[in-house]
Amino acid sequence: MTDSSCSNESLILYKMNCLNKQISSKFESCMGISQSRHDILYQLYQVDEMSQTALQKEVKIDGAAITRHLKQLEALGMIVRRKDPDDNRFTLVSLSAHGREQIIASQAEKARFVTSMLKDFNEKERKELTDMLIRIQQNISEV
Amino acid sequence: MTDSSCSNESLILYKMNCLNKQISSKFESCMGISQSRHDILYQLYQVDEMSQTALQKEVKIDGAAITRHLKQLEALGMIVRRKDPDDNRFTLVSLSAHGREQIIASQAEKARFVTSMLKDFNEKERKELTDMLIRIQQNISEV
DNA sequence: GGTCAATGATTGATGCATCAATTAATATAC
DNA sequence: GTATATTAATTGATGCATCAATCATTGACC
Repeated sequence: MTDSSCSNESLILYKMNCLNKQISSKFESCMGISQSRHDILYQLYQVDEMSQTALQKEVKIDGAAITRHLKQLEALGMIVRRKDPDDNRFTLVSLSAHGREQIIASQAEKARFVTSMLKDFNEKERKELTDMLIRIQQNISEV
Repeated sequence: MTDSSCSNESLILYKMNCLNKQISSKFESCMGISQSRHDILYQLYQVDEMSQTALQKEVKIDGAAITRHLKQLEALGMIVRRKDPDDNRFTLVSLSAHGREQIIASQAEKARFVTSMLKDFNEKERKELTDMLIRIQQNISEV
């Protein structure tokens, strides 16, 4: 492997990190909530109710952070938590009516955001990018 | 824009965020230091000496974090800081001999990491990915 | 030379992710 | 039935990024 090739790979690593910080920042400016919080709410939007553990697995955020986010969202009246009657260890989470309205209302803004982010990417390129991201994820999971 | 197209764009957003978390975590496991800290040290490795402000601009990390990282690195004997004799506002930073040895020694491990991360990506694909990342960055900067 | 504006570095406050430890509940083994 | 192992959620500690505020220094202007 030549130096230029190594540098290009390192550059990819650097750019991904850097880009992600920019995306996060811009996302929060546009949406008014962080990416993680949006991911949590969006996941809840897609189901009627789910356990905290399942949620944590879906959005890939550590349980401690999940607990803290949910606590705040509950205080804001965005979600409702209750014990699972079949197993008291589980806490079931769902969007409140208010929370559901909010997440629905935010979808247009989000669509605008991602459309801007991928401006000038045709369908083929979007497919390729997705494919690459999946492959990298696979590679990383094997490190 | 159809729903499936919107979903795919959102999926790209989600995957990038998620992937970045995984990369960061694995990077730190493999290298023993965080990506940000490595970026700082690597940038210093490429120059003889530079100001904190220049460093902050190069690695795109906020000044407060730069100060804190450098303070710790100085305490570890990895870097040296001194006032710029031409302008007392500036602090000049350089790698210590020890720090330089360390960063040089870490390059092999880093090369292995990025090679694994991009396993099975040929030259063309790596070029495409870089290109896409640059384009997204451009798009994001215009949001 | 004096005043005000701009700049660099630092400190404080806050948000938030991770890992470790802990408690309570359930599952498993005997 | 009892003891132990496992699991879910929470709390504590830590790392670290950002923004705001502050202080010291320099630049611009009169």
